[in-house]
Amino acid sequence: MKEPTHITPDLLAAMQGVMQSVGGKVDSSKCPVRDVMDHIGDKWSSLLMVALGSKPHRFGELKRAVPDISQRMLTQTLRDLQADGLVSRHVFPTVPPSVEYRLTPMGESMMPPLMGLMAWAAAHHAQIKQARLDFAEQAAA
Amino acid sequence: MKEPTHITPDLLAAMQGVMQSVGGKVDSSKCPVRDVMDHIGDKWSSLLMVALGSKPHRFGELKRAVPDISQRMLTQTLRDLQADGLVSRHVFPTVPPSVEYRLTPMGESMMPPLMGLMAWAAAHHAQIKQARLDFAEQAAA
DNA sequence: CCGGATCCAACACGATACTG
DNA sequence: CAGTATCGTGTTGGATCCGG
Repeated sequence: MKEPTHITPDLLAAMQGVMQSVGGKVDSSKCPVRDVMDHIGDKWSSLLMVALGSKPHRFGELKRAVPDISQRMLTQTLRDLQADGLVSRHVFPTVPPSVEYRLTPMGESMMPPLMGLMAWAAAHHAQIKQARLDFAEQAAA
Repeated sequence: MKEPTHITPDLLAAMQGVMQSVGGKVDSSKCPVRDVMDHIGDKWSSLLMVALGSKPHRFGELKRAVPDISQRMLTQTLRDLQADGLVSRHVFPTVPPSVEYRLTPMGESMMPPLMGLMAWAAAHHAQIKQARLDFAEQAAA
């Protein structure tokens, strides 16, 4: 997990307004953007966050909620989210065993901005697809 | 942040729609979330969007703004963003040639939700790093 | 200054089989 | 039910050289 990307003065200036509105402090030694975006930008994290945002899910429920995820990636993505403190895992020693996953408070705090971006994606999906078609056609000229 | 944000009914409604489009079809091109998130979730798109959000940049400026990006990925990511209609490319026939990239109106419309997520990332970066340390230490037991 | 073309290592991801 | 283990592969992305 290497990411030496720094916030250059350029990007820093762009982030100023953001940081102000949040009241946070800029840590220029690392790049928070990539450190977090690389995780939520992987293939399944955001979808699992959305699923868990509606209600806690058991392992099998998640698998049914996101049908085309492989069991391997479901396990791995859940462990990553848990390591980041976004999801908590609760084992019930029943027979057969059942495990429940739910968002932590920090995980819940991520939902509004995440859903904001997803709403944008859903709203502009058609326009983006059209832009891709136009671009491909223009490239053929 | 300080105040644990709760999920509003609006958010829940939005998530319902999202999950419908996720679970129904296996065709990933029809899932707005993945189709768009897979693009902005790649290694450099979001950083370039932030850089271009502050002001138009020339190719070399972008390279200096994001020092760790390779020339190959800068070219490729810019072309993808252009294909999606998020960035426009303007060539000035000077000698030597100069090329300016700037956000399209759709690209600008993406900035608020994108910056919202980045603000969250910046605000919670320290907490996430600590959670990863705790998780690793606990796993060693 | 801007970018294309090629080669190659790393890894994310899927499929499958096995366990407690 | 809830995972782990192993293998194979398509894709990502960095390094480098070349061209207009």
